[in-house]
Amino acid sequence: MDIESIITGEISKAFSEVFSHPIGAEDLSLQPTRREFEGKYTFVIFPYLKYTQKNPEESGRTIGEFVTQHSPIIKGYNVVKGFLNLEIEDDAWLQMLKEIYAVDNYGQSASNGKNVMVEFSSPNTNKPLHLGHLRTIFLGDSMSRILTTAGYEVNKTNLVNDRGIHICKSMLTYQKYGNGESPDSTGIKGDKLIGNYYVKFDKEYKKEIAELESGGMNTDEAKKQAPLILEAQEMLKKWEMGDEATVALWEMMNEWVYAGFDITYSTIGVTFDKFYYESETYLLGKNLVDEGLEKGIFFKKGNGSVWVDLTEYGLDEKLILRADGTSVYMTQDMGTCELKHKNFPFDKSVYVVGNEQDYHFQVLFLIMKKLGRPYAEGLHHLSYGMVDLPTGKMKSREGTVVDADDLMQEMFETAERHTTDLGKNEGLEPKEANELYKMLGLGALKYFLLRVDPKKRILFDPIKSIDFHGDTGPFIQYTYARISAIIRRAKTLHISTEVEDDIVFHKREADLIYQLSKFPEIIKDAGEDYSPALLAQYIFDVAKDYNGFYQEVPIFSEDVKALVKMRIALSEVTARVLKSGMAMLSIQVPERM
RNA sequence: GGUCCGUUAGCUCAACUGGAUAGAGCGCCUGCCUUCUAAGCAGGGGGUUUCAGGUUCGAGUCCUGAACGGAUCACCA
Repeated sequence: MDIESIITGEISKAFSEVFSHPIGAEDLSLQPTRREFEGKYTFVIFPYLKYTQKNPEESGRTIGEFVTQHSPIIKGYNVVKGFLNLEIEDDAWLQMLKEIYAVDNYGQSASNGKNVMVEFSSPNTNKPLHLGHLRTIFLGDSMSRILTTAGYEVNKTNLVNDRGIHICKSMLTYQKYGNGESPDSTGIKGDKLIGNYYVKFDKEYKKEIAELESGGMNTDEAKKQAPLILEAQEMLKKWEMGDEATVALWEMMNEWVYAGFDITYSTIGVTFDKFYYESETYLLGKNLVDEGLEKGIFFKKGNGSVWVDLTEYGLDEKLILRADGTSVYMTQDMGTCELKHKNFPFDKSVYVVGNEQDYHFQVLFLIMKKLGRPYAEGLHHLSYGMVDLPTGKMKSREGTVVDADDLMQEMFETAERHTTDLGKNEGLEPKEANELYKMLGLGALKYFLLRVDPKKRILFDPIKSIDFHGDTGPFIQYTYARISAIIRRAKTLHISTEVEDDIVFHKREADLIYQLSKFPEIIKDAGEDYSPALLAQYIFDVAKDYNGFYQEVPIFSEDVKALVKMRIALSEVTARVLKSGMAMLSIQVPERM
C-alpha cells in the first residue's frame, strides 16, 4: 500500500470533480507535516489557487472535506494558512505494518535488468592507503550495495595506478638505500615499506634541490636538474622499454604493496569484482584518437599534437595526444572507458573520484559523447570532497597523513575502551568481544564518513576523534542490539507476532511506521542522487524514532495481548530496516552490545 | 585572471529540490536506571542561513554582484 499515492490520487479527483480542473496525481506532491501540527501528510495549496478560484483556507477545506469523505484511509484534516494537513486512520498504518512485516527483503527491488559499474579506491602503488582513500572506498562500496538493492547488477572495479614516475621514486630510493630488505625481513607491511621509500625520496630530493640552490640555481631549474629526479625519469624510461631488471624490481615491490592492500581491504571488508592496472591500460586510447581525427572531432596542431576543442561547452581546448605521439592521462582514460564497456556492457558507469578531477571527467564524458558512444549518457562522476585535517591538507610525501590501518586500529581500541567502561563485554568470549570492537569501531568510522554529503569536504580532527554517541554508527548499532534483546525475549516467552486487527496506535508507533514506510523511497533517492548520506541520515532517524517509542511505550508489561504482539512485530520490522540499511552502508550490526 | 564547488547554532552536519516559527548531533545546563540494554530518553539555552541587491503570495534554496575558503585551468597522473 502506498499511502502517499492514494492521497494524491484523491486530491487529483478533487481537482477534476470539484474544481473541474484535472491535475494528474503524479503532478501533486506531499510533504511530511511539521511536528507542531496535527496530521502526517501535508498538501501545499498555494500553487493551485488559480484553479480553485478560492482563498487558500477555503480551498484547503474543500479539498480536505472531499478526500476525507472519499478515502477510507484519511481520518480527518485541518487547514493552517495554505497548508492542508491530513490525518491518517490507524487501520492504514496497520495495513502498512502488516505489509512490511510480510515481505522478506523489505526495500529490495526486483532486478531492473540494468548493469552498473562502480569504480573506486584506485590507489597508487607507492604508498599505503590513508583516510582520504577510506572515503572513496566507503562511498564506492556503499553505492554498490545501494544500487544492488535498487535492482541493478553491479560490478565493482578498482583501477590501480601501478606505473609512472611516482612508483619509480620509491623504486629508486629502495635500490639506493634498501639493502635488499623486504616485508619479511623487516616485519613491515609491504605498502608501508614502499611508502617509507617514497617519503625518503622526497627528503633526499629536497636536499639536492637545496644544494643546487645554494650553488646559485633557481628553484624551478633545481627541481628539474636534481640528480635523483633525473635518475627516476631514467628509470621510468627503462621500465617503458621493458628493461628486465627494472621490471623485476617493479614487480617485486608491487607485490609487496598488493599484499599490504589486501590486508587493509580485508579489515575494511571490501571486495572487488575486477581489477584494472594502468600498466596494462596506459597505452590504450590511441585508436580512439585516430577515430576522433577521422570523424573531425579532434584536430592536429602544427607540431603534431592532437587536441579537442570544447569551447562550445564553455571549456577550453584539451590535449589528447602529445606531439611525440605518446599518451596523456585523458588518452588512457578514454581507452579504459571503452575497455570497461567491452568487458562489462554497462548502462551506467560510476567513477568515485575526488573533486580535484571534476574538470577531467567533464572533459572525458564530453569526448565519449562526441565520439558517439551511446553509453556516454550513463557515465557519472561521483565527485567527493577532500578529507582535511585541522592542520590542512594531507600529504603523503610529507608524512602528514592519517594512515588507514592506524586509524582503524585506533577505532577498535576506542570501541574496546567504551565497551569495557560500560561493562558490556562481561560474559563475552575474547573472540566475540574482538569481533564486537571491530564492528563498532568500523561502524563509527564508516558512518562518520558516509553521513556527510559526498561533495562536501570533511574536516577530521584526530584529537577529537570519532564519537560513539548521538548521530553515529554505534548509536544505530545499539538500537539494533536493544531490539535483538526484545526479539530474544519474545522467543523465550513463545509470543507469536501475528498482527491482529483493530489496533489503536500510540503516536510513537504511528510515527515509526510512517518512517519505516519511507525506506524504499530513500533507497531509490540515494541511488539516483549517488548519496549514501541520504540513507545514513534516514537510518539515524529510524533509530531515533525507535528509541523514542522504546522509552515511552511498554512492550512486555502491556496488558492487551494484541498490542504486545504488534509491538514486537513493529520492533522486528525496525530491526530489519536498520540491519539492511546499515548493510547498504557496509556496516554490520551486533545482536548484543 | 577564467571555470567549478563550498559558506547554515560555539563545533560537526540536515533542511524532502521554492513552502509553515530553519532542524539534528556534540558540548553546556536540568531531570529520568526497583519495568524490555542509560552507547538511551525528556526538557532548556544557543540563528540577521557570509554580505548587498533582485525575482514572488512565499527565498537557506532561483538571479545579479561582492567577500572569504577550496579545487582546477600542464605535452603531470
